[in-house]
Amino acid sequence: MITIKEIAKLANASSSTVSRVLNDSGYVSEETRKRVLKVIEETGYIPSEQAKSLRTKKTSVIGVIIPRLSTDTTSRLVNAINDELAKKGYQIILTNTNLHAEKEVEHIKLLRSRQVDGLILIATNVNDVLLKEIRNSPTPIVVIGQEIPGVSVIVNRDFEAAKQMTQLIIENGHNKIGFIGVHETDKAVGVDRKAGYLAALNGAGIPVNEQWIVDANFDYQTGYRAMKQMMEQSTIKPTAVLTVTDTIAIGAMQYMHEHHLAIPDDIAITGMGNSKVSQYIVPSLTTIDFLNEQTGKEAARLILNIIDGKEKRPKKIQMKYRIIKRDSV
Amino acid sequence: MITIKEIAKLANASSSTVSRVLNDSGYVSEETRKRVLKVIEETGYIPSEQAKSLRTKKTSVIGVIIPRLSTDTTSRLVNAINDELAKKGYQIILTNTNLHAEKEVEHIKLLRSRQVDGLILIATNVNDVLLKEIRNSPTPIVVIGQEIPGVSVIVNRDFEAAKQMTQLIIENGHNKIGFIGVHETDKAVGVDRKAGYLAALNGAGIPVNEQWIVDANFDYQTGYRAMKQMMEQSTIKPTAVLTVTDTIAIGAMQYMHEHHLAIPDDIAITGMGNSKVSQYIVPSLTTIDFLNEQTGKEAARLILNIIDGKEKRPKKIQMKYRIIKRDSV
DNA sequence: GGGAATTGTGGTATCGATACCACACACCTG
DNA sequence: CAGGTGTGTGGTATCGATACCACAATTCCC
Repeated sequence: MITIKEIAKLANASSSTVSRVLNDSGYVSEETRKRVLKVIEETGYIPSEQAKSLRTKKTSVIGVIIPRLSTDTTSRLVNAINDELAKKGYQIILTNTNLHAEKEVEHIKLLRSRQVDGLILIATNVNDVLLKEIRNSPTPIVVIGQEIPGVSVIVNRDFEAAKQMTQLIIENGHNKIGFIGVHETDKAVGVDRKAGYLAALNGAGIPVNEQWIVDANFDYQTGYRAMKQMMEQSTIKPTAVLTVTDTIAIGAMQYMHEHHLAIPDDIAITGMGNSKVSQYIVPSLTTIDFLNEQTGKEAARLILNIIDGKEKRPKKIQMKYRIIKRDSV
Repeated sequence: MITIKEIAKLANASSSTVSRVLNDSGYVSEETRKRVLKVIEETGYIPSEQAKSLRTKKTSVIGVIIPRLSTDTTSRLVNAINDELAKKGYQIILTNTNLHAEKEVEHIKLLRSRQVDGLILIATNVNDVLLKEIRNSPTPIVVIGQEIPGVSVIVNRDFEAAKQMTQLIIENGHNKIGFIGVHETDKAVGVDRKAGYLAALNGAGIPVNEQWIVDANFDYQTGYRAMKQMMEQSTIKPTAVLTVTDTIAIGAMQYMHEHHLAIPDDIAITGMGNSKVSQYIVPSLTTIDFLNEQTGKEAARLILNIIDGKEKRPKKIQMKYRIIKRDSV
């Protein structure tokens, strides 16, 4: 690999001068600049970011830790983060915990060893080890999706969104409403959305039926199974089901189709997340748009502001959401 | 940020010794080792990969260039690549061209400046500038998806897959078969799959109807529009449609639903890619599984072999595929 | 018992860039 | 014309790790 010294030699200049040309800093005569640029062009020289950042203490890389890549939500978030950061000359280095929460800390360390300028963590849970790591990290961190006191976070209004969606279902004349959630280790999705559902029932004076409350796990398959479980175990059948993700909803819908339950006439269903496909399935899915693109953008901006010292104190940003009414209710 | 020297001082040893402890190399007495590890533990010291790789000329990072993140195919590929590389202690740095083919070269340079040990490019096209860059790159490159002579590639059997799928449709009694493809700048998907379709028609003695051949662009929306265009412009209507991706197929299916065309009775449809959702829509989609996970795994292995010098000559790997028969045909 | 091999440790150069200082020269300016 | 300012260039230390050598102490083996 060719280095700055060799360029200097070929261009009959010092490495200091070449560095000045590369960074447009300090004084360089037009003549010398041209000579150096010509050599760079001819040799195809690419400066080592490695060496540069060792000296400057800045890598222009942001580490992004995600629970899994294969969902619409994550890929949209990552896309938005990437786009926004790329504008400012940053790149992302991606690591994937594959939903193993215990790996989050390990990944934070891994990324810190790469001297990333900042970290964005799409969190699925909050535990003490993680909390300690985040709090002690000298590297700026922004967390998406879970609220953590004392840490910069970007969160959804999970409780309100779930509550409002449940109210919408109630307004449509339902009072036998099932719920498919996820495990409570996920505070935002597992606890808050469920709380929103319960609050809405409560507000409308509808009693809770435990037989209609089951858990899935962020994929089609467990959505299908959860629906099956709900229908098989309940003595009275629900006429509507609130699910906490579109993926779960689509899995559940397959069960309904298989059992010739008409949607929404026999049973209504809602998702959350506004995945792209939710609009194209039949019937199209009533869901909640959490504005992932904007969330990613905000996260990118926030981390850059923290890095630049413009944001000193932990900041909490609550994203807006939109209910998207379609044909499944 | 704490450095190896400070650890050395605190542990009453030299940085050489600390380095030996960190890398399990050379001789270190059990006593000293413990002392050093204790200090590392207490201080939360994380060695700088930066500095390390400057010296060792190895970053253990692979650059991955993708056209877009939001499709099932890419995210599965990236996931598989990531999993396989993580096993060997590698990380990936991801860049996204957002389907701007002209940015691919720029991204290659960007990643090379980060001294990545290797590159994996999920290619959507092949042009001269790109070709030149790849051929001249001192950094090992593996290309996925497009065949490039003289370069290590992992490709699908696009022609055969499309041909076989078309034959399957013909066997189901159709002879008015439409085709939704993509632009021919994408050799694999745009040219080869179309060629497979045409070859199958030809083999069965079915004449080609240009009105039934339209282009989309890898998303639901253009799939919908392509279907609409096909139906509106054709004098005789097709009874089956072959599409080149699941996403396009699902977009097209929405058009059919809206116009009360029963699938597969009024019109049959097939996708390609075996996206997760293809199994859960109604009717479930007949598609082709290109074994993305395995492709990603192969790509990861191949790049590592090239890096390790085990693979000297450009290698071409053709992936297998499986036709997945479901209810849409 | 003496030379070789093994074990343990530290010192120093180095990777490839930038930061900072020193210095030379030209040109103003009062 | 002395001194300040702006311009252009090079030398050297440095970032934080590893590689490699030197050397001392201990153990081994014929």
